[in-house]
Amino acid sequence: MLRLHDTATGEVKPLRLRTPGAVSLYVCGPTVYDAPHLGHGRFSLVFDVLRRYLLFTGLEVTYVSNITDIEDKIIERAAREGMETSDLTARYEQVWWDAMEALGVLAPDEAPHATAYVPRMVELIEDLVGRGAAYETDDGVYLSVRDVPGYGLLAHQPLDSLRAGARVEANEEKRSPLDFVLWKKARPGEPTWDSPWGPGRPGWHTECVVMSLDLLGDGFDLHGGAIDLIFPHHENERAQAVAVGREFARHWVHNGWVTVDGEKMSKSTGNFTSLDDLLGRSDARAYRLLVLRSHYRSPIEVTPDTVAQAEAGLARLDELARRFGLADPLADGPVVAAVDGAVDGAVVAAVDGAVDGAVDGAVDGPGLGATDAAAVERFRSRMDDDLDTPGALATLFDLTRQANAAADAGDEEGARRAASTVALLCGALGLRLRGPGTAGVVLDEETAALVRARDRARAERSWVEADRLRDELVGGGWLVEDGPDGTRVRRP
RNA sequence: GGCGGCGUGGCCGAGUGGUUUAGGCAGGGGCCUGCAAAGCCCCGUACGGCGGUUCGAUUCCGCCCGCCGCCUCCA
Repeated sequence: MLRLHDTATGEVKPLRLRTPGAVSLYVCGPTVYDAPHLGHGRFSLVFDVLRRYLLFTGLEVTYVSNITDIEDKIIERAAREGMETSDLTARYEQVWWDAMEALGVLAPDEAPHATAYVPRMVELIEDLVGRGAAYETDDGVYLSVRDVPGYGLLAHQPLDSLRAGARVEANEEKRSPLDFVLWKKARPGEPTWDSPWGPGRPGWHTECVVMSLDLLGDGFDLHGGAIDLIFPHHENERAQAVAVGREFARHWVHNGWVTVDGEKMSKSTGNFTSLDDLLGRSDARAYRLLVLRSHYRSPIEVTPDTVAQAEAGLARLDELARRFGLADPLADGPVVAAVDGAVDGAVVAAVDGAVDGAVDGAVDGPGLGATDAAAVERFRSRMDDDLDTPGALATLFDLTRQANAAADAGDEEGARRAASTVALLCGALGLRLRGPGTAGVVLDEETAALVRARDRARAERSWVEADRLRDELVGGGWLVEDGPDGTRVRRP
């Protein structure tokens, strides 16, 4: 069973599900007013891996992630660009989904939009006001934080210290500096919705409570996001749910920062901060591997050097896929491999949930062949330990070496089994492998002619000519490899 | 000021009270190869500093130093 760090308790503890066999997961999505940066990429990848791993272990997963399409920054940006907020958000939402696709992140089961939930938010706020938990002022409606039991649970700070740091806003009507806005009364030129308090729009913290509870129900299993959302966003979401008497998330997961030169990433730092930038200059899969190389709660450094290291590791896995002709394990969707306790001590390896009969520790999975059950268990025990992806990768690379070594020693069956296991586990992590089927290397006539000429030269032992032809190919951006079957070229 | 995290071999990055090692990248040596590439084998004896607990600490405790974050919109 998966054990995960819970921000509420600060402990790594077993995931206790509301409904056995099914996981409900809500992850705070983007505010669509600009292109996504590396931090968006990281949290998306972290939760994609979590989701895929839950699926891999045989659980049913409902994944909800919202799109915030009404918010101060959206209004500001739209005004600056002289466009409607809805046009701006439509544009950047598309940019977002394009980026997610490039990263290989599975689309959420539900992606609710804040603007579609305003009436439900108004209902919640009315309920809060009715209970005396919220109050109206000249400019909006606020939640009275001091009346909420356990406020500060996620921040792990006593109310007083939070209060000490709270920004004193111009609004003197707030009963406490920590009270946060649920409804903002309209100011000129802003998009508005009707409410009992007049035209206005919802505050940011309200949408996620309403949407998560609506789509996943009371006491859903996991609520996630990046570490900076802990306070005040998640704290305030929880406060509303508590104040209205509903059971909120059972477990809180937060991922760490992306840093650049050891410091929290910021736009002014320049280099590599935009996700597009990174995806433009390196393989998207390398970023997944880079994210996987660190524990999800640690900060990660994204620099040309760490990216290059991830690319090198990826090349090693791709080379394995090429050597063994491994099919892309994700060609048909998420990989499901095992069912807890299905068969004592056995792991059923199969793609797409086809979990028919287990055999002594290994079984044929469609497209994969026999896999190494013990290795899968090692992988799972690493992952079950608070998603220790670096440890999980270690088993993956161990298997890679084993597969190559076995093949070098002529042990075809052992090699295949290890290689297939690598494919299975890469699938579990959402890492596509680029084997021959997906290499997409179609040689143009000129290149093909050079390769043929080189084969001829080598057959005639004309080494000078062969080397010259290789130089020519390399000059054309090809990586040249001579094997028993002749010269092979590929893109580096 | 309050709260929290981190400091592991050239780089990245897990882990553990002591017996055999994480893993990756880079580097060195070797095998293979016409030469390369890819792959395989071998190699580094690392855990911020000072004390303490212990038969024994990188791993537990204390202090110190350094770095980072949160307490304000933020992925």
